[in-house]
Amino acid sequence: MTSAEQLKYRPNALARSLRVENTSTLGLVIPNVGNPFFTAMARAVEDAAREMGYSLMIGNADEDPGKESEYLNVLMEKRVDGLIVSPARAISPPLNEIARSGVPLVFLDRYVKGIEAPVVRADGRKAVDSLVEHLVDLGHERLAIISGPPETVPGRERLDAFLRGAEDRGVPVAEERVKIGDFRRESGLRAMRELLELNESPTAVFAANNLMGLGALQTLSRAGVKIPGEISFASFDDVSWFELTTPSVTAIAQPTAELGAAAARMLPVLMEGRERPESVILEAELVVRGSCGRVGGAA
Amino acid sequence: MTSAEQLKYRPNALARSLRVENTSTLGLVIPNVGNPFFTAMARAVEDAAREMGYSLMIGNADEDPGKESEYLNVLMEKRVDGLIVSPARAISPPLNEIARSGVPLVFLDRYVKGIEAPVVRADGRKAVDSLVEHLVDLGHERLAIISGPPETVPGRERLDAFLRGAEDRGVPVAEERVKIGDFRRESGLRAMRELLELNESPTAVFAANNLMGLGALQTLSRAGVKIPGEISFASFDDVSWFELTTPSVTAIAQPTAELGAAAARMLPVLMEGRERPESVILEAELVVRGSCGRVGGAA
DNA sequence: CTGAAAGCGCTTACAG
DNA sequence: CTGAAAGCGCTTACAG
Repeated sequence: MTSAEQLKYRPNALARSLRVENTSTLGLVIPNVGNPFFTAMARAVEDAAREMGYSLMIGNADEDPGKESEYLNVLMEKRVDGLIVSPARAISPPLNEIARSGVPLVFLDRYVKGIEAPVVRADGRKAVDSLVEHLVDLGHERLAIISGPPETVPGRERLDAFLRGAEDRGVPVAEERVKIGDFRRESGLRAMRELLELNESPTAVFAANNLMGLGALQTLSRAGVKIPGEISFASFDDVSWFELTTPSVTAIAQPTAELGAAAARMLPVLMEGRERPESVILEAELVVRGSCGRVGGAA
Repeated sequence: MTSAEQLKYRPNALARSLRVENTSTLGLVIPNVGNPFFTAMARAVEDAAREMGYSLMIGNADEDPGKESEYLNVLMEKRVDGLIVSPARAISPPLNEIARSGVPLVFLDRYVKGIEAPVVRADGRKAVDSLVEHLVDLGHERLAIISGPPETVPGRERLDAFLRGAEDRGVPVAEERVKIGDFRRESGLRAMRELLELNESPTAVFAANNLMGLGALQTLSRAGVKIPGEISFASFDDVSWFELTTPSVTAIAQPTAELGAAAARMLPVLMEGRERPESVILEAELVVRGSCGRVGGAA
């Protein structure tokens, strides 16, 4: 038995990192740990990181740019070798500094303009358009959307695709039926309540992410509204329990694990610094289940 | 503008920590990030840590003792100031070393015997007993359980409470209706399938955690089994969508956020080393919804 | 091939 | 009060 084993010696990673000038640690900042989409993605990032010999430090911004900045600062001070971030909102001072400091950076799901870094995300436009088509085929004319913040790329993209798809098919979405949420459950719950109180309430509602979808479903459930008899409903993001509700929920699925893994694997190539990796844009996909029905149809 | 601002100077936390011999970082090792119970708890830990001026490094063991050990080693080498762990299974070599190294350690939810460290968890026995009573009141005699691993404390506790409650009320659980899962979805799915194939299939099934509950519900849904008409169902752990299914799911709720916060706040007092903090045991609570019905009753 | 020294970037105790 | 020096625990380049 060596003395190291005897004394339960553990090398001090702090000292080592200080000397070799790398930490074998990657940083990941996500907007919301309460969102299964991001935790699933974090898991995939973590798995890929482990495979490549890196540990992962995760920061949860809670959709709050202030918290996000704090985490970015901490991760930089802890000298992570690379950073994956899904920015809550717009550009922030630390993000700016990171970009110009040359620390390897990749955006995941969300990104901000004006910073040159590869992006890994799913393009939801086609899938949203397919959803609108599906709804129009079922005879819906009074469409509504519970949108995410338009200042985020996915928020803006899903909103635009929905509005445009409806417009193109001759059933433009009235302004009062466009509700802007913040990607969190509460906002979906409230938005759905407002939609139900409209004089001309919608016959079909699309929630632009899973959490707002959950909130919207809670409102519908509490109000005793029949799906799809009285209102058809669909949500962006697929979650395992969408197939368990009655009826099961029509949703748009993102290739979550692939996104996380792709982002993680991009970091080492960024570190080597020889080639600029290309952005990776995958497709989201409409999964038709039972929550959208013919307009005015029976439950 | 100082030169530090100009050059976007960032203090090197590695160097600082090496010198001051603390990292202002706490470590948390959870058995499964795919489990909303643990992510909710992680969130609470993180919030409390932030409030006290600590960052948090999270490790996900994936119910795998090997991964858990890896993470414990990494966290120790990175010299976290304290450690919260929810061990996947039994005692492991790194856990042992940590305990005798004097690094502040608290167990959260799960714990292992033979290591002296305070425990923060919810006691599920009363709630499970209330559930059995509820089921017996509804006339059920063929009860089944999808249990977690009996070598974990919560797994063993819930199993024992269920078996004992049934026995005490004169409706002992037949051995073939005791299925042992691993707290993951797949195992719940499989266990429920096996239960349905029994000659004398159960009239009421209890899943010992949320993920196995989800899996069990998926099997029931795919098999077209009516709840509670054909089978009554309840699950340990409450999750937000249990109230959205039709019928909504009777479940046992844990005070998740309180548990996480209590564990985090215990660490600084452990560090000061003056007092040994007491373990914190909170109560889980039965939330009766619609998924358990009178035996043989209509859907 | 082996072993002593230098240095990573901080903080703190100490000399001036 | 200010400023130079020592030292945290490693790794690596270098002298012997």
